[in-house]
Amino acid sequence: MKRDSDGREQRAKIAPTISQVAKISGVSRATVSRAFTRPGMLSEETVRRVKAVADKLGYVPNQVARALSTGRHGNVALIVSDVANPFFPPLIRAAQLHADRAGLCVFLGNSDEDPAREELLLGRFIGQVEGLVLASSRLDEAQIRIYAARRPLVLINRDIEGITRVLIDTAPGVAAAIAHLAELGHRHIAYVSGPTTSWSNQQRRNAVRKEAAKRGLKVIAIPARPPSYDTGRLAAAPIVASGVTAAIAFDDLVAQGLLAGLAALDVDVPRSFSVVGCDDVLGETTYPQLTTVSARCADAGDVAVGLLLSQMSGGASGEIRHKLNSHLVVRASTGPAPAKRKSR
Amino acid sequence: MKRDSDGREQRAKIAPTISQVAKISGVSRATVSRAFTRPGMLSEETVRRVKAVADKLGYVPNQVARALSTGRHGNVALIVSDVANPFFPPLIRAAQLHADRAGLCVFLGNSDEDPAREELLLGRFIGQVEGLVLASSRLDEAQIRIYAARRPLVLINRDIEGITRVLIDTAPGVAAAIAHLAELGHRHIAYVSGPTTSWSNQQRRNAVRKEAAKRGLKVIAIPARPPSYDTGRLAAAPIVASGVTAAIAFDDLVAQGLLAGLAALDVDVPRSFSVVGCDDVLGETTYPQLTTVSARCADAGDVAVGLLLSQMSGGASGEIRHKLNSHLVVRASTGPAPAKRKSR
DNA sequence: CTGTTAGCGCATTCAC
DNA sequence: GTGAATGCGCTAACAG
Repeated sequence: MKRDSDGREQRAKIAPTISQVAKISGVSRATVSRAFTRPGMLSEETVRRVKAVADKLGYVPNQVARALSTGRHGNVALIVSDVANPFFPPLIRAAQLHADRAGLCVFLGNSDEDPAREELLLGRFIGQVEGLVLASSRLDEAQIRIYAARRPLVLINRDIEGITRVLIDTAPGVAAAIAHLAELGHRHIAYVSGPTTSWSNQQRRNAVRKEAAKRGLKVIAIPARPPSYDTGRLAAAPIVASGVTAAIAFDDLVAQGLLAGLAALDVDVPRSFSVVGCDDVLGETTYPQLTTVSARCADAGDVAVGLLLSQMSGGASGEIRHKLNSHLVVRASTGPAPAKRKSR
Repeated sequence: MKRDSDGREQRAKIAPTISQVAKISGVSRATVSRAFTRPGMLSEETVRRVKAVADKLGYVPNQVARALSTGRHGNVALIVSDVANPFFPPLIRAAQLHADRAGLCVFLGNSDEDPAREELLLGRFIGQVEGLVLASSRLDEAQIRIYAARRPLVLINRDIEGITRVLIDTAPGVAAAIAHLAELGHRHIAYVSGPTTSWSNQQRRNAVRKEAAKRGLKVIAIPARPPSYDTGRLAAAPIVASGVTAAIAFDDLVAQGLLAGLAALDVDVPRSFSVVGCDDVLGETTYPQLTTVSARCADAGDVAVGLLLSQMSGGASGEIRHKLNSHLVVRASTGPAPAKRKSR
């Protein structure tokens, strides 16, 4: 086919091809190709000459053509449920870094917690990546399996049998948080819950229930959906109305909102109410500084890409379920239960 | 060339090609191609039959091959200086959204404020995108021009003549902030400065100087580099030591750190010291809530992609310098100058 | 070391 | 409406 107005190069001057370089430098196209891909195979002299011509012409190998020929292009995709949630940026950063070191480019997708959008993105990516990682996917298990059958795929915080996944196991940290609250004398606490379809939420909720039961604490659930500063803030009223003396939130953002909501209600933290977050992504930037469950989200991104790489290179065919540990970080938002009820 | 172990499809079963679909459905490859790209050109019957076969085989057009043939693939790149800086996530999100609506996939690059890394990323992206946007680029002007010559490119918060750019003009907001502080009786203030090579920093710094001069305020500069919560926190000591009564920070993150540093020094904000941030990306999540210059960072991402699109489609060849406005948002971190010096 | 020969998978002129 | 032929730009066998 002949295309006059070449779409390949948006600029006025169209990109020179390997053939032109070959002709001018008086060698074959194969030689030009080699000069760029395996210079070691050629005499230094030829390499130098070819590269000189290439430079002069402004030639640079067409990566699309190369990809078609080799079947490899080194692109992967990362889809997250909400770029703006502070949980993700560190994860994205770590994933990028690892991918970079491996020479890969990464497509980023933001599903905004919407399964339909997530699938749209997936559809667009799947055909042009060598692998992908889905962080906090909200997609059907069936859908995920379909894509996983086409390309190496690793999940973060989603537990689907047969698919490689890295799970941030917040159960230990959450259990420690409950223990911490119990020791401080709290007997009634609230769990401020996140997205129903979130694996993390289910896991945290269960961990709260289990440990609370073990220690004889009563726990109620108050939703904050979608998880955000605002929904956390709004949860403050029903929480104080419920009479609990402490709350553990789905994530740090919700906890931070809760802190603000409590302040607005003139509830003093930690003197008359204790708050625990989850993820440890806000660091010490809240006021008061947040006691939280550290979740190592950056590691998750790093590990996920590592797993993806090994899967892409054919290795590690067996099912992998990588768990990341968590622990409690005690800061200033938790304190002894206020002396009213049966708080000791 | 013959490749046995096909790299194109990492899974066991290699992807079916247009030829197989053609053979099985008893039509030519051209027809199969048309069934996917311009079904209107074919009889409904044929389209149906071809698609049925394709489905059964799990055929899906190879996007790389298609890209090589058409010269278009719909990929763009976005490079930011620090994903983890709260300024960027909203910008990224907005850029993504706009790109999505246009059917484009976006590569994300994170330079971590390092020009070398930025160039590495650029080199990897440039050959496989139709356009790119550089947010807060730290690259040489010369380098940027080279890449801009190869592909449509738009800059965010970087002012290079001849290259399309969107600039968040914080000068008005900063001026308003200075006016605000002046009205509150402050006479000596500090500017907590960011990256030397940052256009935003230069712009803010100049705006501070100019407006301060106009109102007869004295201003000193204290660095916080790289701009972060921690460097902001560390700036607290030199700032109080300097005797100023208010500070305006390069960005919200630095301001938040400063807030924490001041609290640690037992300096009460806003009673004995006032703090102003910039960008308004922390919203009301700081304590005390931050008075800041709202910078509409999400709009920047949206507009940048819009400009890129029009540039990619050949239009808008003229130089565009899009300015985004800013304004002061007064919250709780600013108050009357403490009554000691000549604060009235 | 280097040239020749064949495709990679698809989209697109033409004819029919 | 549909098929046959051609080429996108590059890489990889195979000779020499």
